[in-house]
Amino acid sequence: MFVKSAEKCFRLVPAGGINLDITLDCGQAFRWNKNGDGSWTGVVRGVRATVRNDGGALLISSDGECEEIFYDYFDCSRDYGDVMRRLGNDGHLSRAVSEYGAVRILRQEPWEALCSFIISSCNNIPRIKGIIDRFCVGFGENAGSSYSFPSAEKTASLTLEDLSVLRAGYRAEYILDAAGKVAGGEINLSAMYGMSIPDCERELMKIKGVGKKVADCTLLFGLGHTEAFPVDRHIKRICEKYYPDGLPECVKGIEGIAQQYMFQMQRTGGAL
DNA sequence: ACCCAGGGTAACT
DNA sequence: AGTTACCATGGG
Repeated sequence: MFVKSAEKCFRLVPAGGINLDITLDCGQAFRWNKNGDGSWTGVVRGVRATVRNDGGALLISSDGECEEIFYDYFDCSRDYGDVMRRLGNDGHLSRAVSEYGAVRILRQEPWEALCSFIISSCNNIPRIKGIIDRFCVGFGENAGSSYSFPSAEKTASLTLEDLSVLRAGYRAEYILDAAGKVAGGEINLSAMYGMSIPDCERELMKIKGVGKKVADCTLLFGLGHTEAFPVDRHIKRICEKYYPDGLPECVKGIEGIAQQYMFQMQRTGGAL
């Protein structure tokens, strides 16, 4: 098979800019790797792409005509100037915003986000990436130079023994349970675009290994529900310390974006 | 060798 | 309702 689709290059301008390094390496997506020249290579909806900063814009080279895919993926229509202005009304968040700029929430595919954050439980980011990489190489579809994220249908056809190559530990059975319920129609991820957060959470938590935190990550990173607010051990600590009486009014509707700034601060040892 | 990791579950008080 | 052991694995 020597047919290789033509490499296409195009430019996108995300409203309000983008901090590419942090956006692709802040623990929301796990299939991006940085190249020696500062660009990033990853796979989005089965399409491999290399992305670099070009001022406030993105320069993307990918296989085939798929500008729409990346325009959507980087949530280019959302004005992060607005977002950052709003978050800036809070003293702690304003420091994070001025330090990091536009940390965008990516619009990943719902199934990929669900599966990735099932794997994330009690795990560290480098190992999460390793498990996901073995999952894609082992069971994704080969499109020349890259592998797609395995579909729920494909995953549902696998066994625990098949998944042993992932070395995912106790999470393997959770992956199979999620795949069965999604592929079988018991859980309809697409329907969740138009559902409330509590209703979505209730549905997702029917899956073994999915609690509130993993459900909220799925909603935020996979379905674009920016009002979802995943609370992991770090965010919990930050909330207890800085927001004992609840989140500030200025984050209403974009709690998930605020959460990402908090997480990044905590991760890099910065003080809010 | 040791500690910890973007949790969840079940079995306890 | 709140605590605790346990889950499997390996990165740092």
